Order: sequence, then C-alpha cells, then structure tokens
Amino acid sequence: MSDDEYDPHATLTGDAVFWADEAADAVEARGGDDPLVVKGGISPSGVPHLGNMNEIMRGYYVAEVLRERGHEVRQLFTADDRDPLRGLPRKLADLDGKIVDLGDVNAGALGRNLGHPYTDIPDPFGCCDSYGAHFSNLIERSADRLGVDVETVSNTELYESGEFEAVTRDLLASADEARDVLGKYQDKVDESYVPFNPICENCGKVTETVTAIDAEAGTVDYECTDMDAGDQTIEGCGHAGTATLREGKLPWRFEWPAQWQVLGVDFEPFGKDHAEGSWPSGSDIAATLLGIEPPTPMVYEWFTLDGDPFSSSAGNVVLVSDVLELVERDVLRYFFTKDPKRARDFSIERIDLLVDEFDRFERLYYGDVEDASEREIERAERIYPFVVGDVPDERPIRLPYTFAAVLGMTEDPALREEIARREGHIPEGASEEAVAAALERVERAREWAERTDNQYNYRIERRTMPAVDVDEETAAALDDLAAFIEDEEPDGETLQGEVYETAKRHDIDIGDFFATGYRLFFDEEQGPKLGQFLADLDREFVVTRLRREK
RNA sequence: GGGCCGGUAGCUCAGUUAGGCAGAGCGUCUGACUCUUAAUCAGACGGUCGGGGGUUCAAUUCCCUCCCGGCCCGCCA
Repeated sequence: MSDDEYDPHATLTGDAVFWADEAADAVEARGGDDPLVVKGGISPSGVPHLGNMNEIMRGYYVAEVLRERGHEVRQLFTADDRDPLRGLPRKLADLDGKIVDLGDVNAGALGRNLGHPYTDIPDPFGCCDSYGAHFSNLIERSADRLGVDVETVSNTELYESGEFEAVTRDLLASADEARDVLGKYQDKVDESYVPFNPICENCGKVTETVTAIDAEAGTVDYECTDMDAGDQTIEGCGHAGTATLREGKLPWRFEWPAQWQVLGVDFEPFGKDHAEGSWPSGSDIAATLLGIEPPTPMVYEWFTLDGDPFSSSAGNVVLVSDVLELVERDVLRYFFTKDPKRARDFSIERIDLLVDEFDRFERLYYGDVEDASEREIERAERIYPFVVGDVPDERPIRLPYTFAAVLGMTEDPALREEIARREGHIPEGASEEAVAAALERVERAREWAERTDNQYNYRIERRTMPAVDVDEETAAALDDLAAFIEDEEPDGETLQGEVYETAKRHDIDIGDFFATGYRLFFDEEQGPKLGQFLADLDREFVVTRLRREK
C-alpha cells in the first residue's frame, strides 16, 4: 500500500543537478524549525560496511546543503542497539577495522547471547562496554574518517533514561488503535499483538509474549516464549514476570516513529527495503497515533560490492577504513554524491575507474577539461565543494591512478618522484607539500595492486635474482646490453631502443627477449615499459642483474 | 500473485525535469613515438537507449503493454 501524501520516492524529482538540493527543498517545504534534525540509523549488529554508510553520507549532504542555506542542523545517527542478536555473523572487526573470523573470538559466548540486546552482550574483543558499543564505535570511526561529524544516539539509552517512556506509555494505552493501524500493513497482527517487547528478567532475552498491560503503572506482564529468528528459533526460558517500560523495546515498526517524535527528526534517508514496508506503516503511525508530521523521507538504492550484495552476516563487506587504504577520502565522499535512486556497484577490482572519474570531476570544477558539456560542468561546480569541504585555491596534483600503480613497482621515493616529474604529472613550480600529497597516491595504488593482485602487481626483485634459463645467444645479448648501459649511460628512450636493437642483432625474438628481461627484474612474464624503467634504476644494480651475477 | 524502484556502448556512468542528430571516461582495435610489451599522443570501432505497440512532423524522453533484475507485501534492521 502506498500513501501518496508521504511518498518516499517523490522527494527526489530529478530537477536539480544535485539530489541533495532537491531533498533540502523538500525539508524546507515541510517547514520544521531550526535546529533541523537529520537522522540515520544503523543496527550495530556487526561490521559496518560501505552500504551502511549511506545512512550517514546521504543525510550529510542534505545537512550541508541546509547549512549552506543558513539553517542550523544537527545530524544524528541512532544506534539501534537494543535490538536482539538474531544470528552469529561470520565475520567481525576489531576497532581498527581489521576483519576477523567468528572462530577467532569467543563464538560460544556469543552464541549463548542470542536473543539478548546488543548492549547487554559482552564485547567479544573486550575493548568496549558491550557488543553494541563496539560496533557503534566502529560506525562512529567510519563517519569520522569520512570527515562527517554525527551525534550518536543509543536506543538503549533512550529506553533506560526514560526518554522513550512517554511515547511507549501512549502506545500501550491505545494498544487497540496501534494494532489497527499496523494491521493495515501487516496481516499477521492479531488481537494478541502488543507493541512492546519486554526483556526477560530471568534470561535477559527480548521476548514477544505480553500477557497483561498496565499503562498507568507503566508495566507489562510477560511470558518468556520462543522467538522465531529467520530459519532458527531462539528458545525462551518460560519465565513469567513483570517489566517496566524501560525494560524492553518497541517493535521496529513503532520504534522508528517513536524516534522521530522523541528526537524531532526532520529528514531521514533509508534503504529501499524500508520503502514499501516500514515507511508506509511508520508514517501512518506517526501521523495517526503520535500526531506528528513524519520526517521528509528519501529512498536510496543499495550498493553491491564487486557485483555481489553487501552482507555483514556472510562476510562480504568492505569498511571505510579498507577503502581509504586504496583511495583518498574525497574520492569516497564523491561516490556518495551520485544519484541515490540508482543501484551502484562499488568495485574494488576497478577502483581505478572511480578515481579517474573523480579526477575528471575535479578538473571540471577547476575548468581544466576541454570539450566538457555544460551539464557536467554545472554538476561539478555545484557538487565539488561539498565533496572536499574546503576548496583549495589551486587544483591538487593528481597522479593518474594506474600510473601511480606503476610507480609503486619501485620502493624508492626519489625515483617515484623523478619518474612522475619526467612524465609531466608534476608541474614545475609545485610546492614540496603538494608533491608529497600527490605521491601519497602511490602507496594507495600499490596497496590496490597487491590486494587485487592485478596487472600492476609487480615488484622489482632486488634482493635475490629470479631463476632464469638463458640460452647462449640471449646471454650474449644481455651482456651486450649491460656493456651498453655501462658505456653510454643512456636515457630511457635510448635504452628502450637499444633493447630492440640488441635483440635483432642477436637474432632473438623480441617478445622472448622482453620476457627474459621481465623475468630477471620482476620474476614475471610482463611488466612496465622496460627501457624507461631500467634507465631509472640505479645503474650498478641493472648491469649486475643483466650479467646474472646476483 | 500484488506493489515499489531500476534497465542507456564490453565496463563505470551522464543525459530524460521541458520530445528536437545518442554522450563521457575506461576498455578494445589501429596508428605514431628510431621501439609488437600495459605510463604518452592521435584516430577508429562500439548502441534497436530491455522488447513490442500508441500519440507526434519528430520519442531514450509522453502513454499502454510485456520481459528482466533488486526490494517490499512474514520476522528483523
């Protein structure tokens, strides 16, 4: 069922070059008071992957546009940390973002905590107050690394501090009405449905069976029964008890609108999974039951990771911290400025394409792209300042990403810089800081080459000579080449030519000769343009290696 | 089964608001650079804009219909 009044797809109209402008228009049209509240929410159930960051980044750009328009804006992020652990994730991550297998932590301890709120489960890494706190912490760190300042709100704290108490009491007092409203969206809601899940005082699990409500006293009676969790059942302990409204949680469909009310939310982006389920019921509950205007909604499509769905539980994840080892922060921020309505693949394998796209986007902003269309210039001029925050007066030096990967084949920083300069990627008058900043990309591209083990993953074999079989003629050719280098001290171009000449002179197949060269220096069949590269290395090493001495 | 969103070049994506010659980058191919070897430069190839129908002088764009993919219509977020 779709409610036209609150159609979450209608926020983005496609009129503007930047979708965040359209979302901001809708927020202003809704007419909330400053400070405007922009919210997202993530369950700290496990590794916070890049897709989860939509909850923060989509809201961030809208918040920034609203700030640009003179509004005071708070950006919140609710850690839905009173939710019960429903299954064991296959992968976890420590606070530095290092992924570990479930087996590397105390899996048994976790298993015994199925059904318990995240904030009641001990941190398997022992570094935070709870499982929930651990992963909330990781989410905050991810936001921080992206340069986004968000206030974290813990759901558990909202319950324990009593901030949720009034709305919970209201909902329980009008439980019949609540049932009716939700029943319009969920067939399974029957007469026994109660919009509150107490935590069992005996076993600590979130339970579903409420036997009596005393709204005035602010208590419910419950029985700890079994709970379905996907394909498995979490067993209840059978305990019958009484809980206060601070000792439990609202079901998600009510909890979400309750957050809007308690926190005064004006804008909230959410994944497409919510668009047809939680949102219609939530906006109805907010308007009908709570008597509040729901926030301006915005639906975003999901990302995939190298073609497959992100999955915390299955371990198909990449964290912000991982990505930032491969690309600059602003490249990743750029990724989140793309149209939320379109599903996107985030490809680690081809992250060079994203970087190229960003570099071009940046050049467009600085007016350095010939034959650019007006549309793309307009987009870059509008969006680029939001991506980088503070726009530098001069365009940063960017080494083409794959070129940076080639530079990563040598570890010598001076040599990297020299090659980059010779190839014209570093302008004459560039400051030392600007050059150093540009060369940082080499480390990232190197990391990419190694991680994906792609065509740039070559490294000069300096220490030990790779085993190479050379026939007599090839040996003579290599010796000639060594002598040529010793005598002539050629530049790269000359040396490249001489490689060809030498091969011809000795009647060796040129392809084979190059392959021998790559084998000697890289222990690979292929590599970068050999002459250029060897000319840049220290001569003594090259000559010695060509003579197969070590 | 019903609903929502999406489908544009091999890949990643602009463009559709308001109908007016189908776009970029990357890849591929060819060529240049004394040189078949991944960094540079030039050029080319590349499309039924998911299919079909309709409206129109004109449709990727508007309408209808069908196909494909994801999601929702249980729980949970």
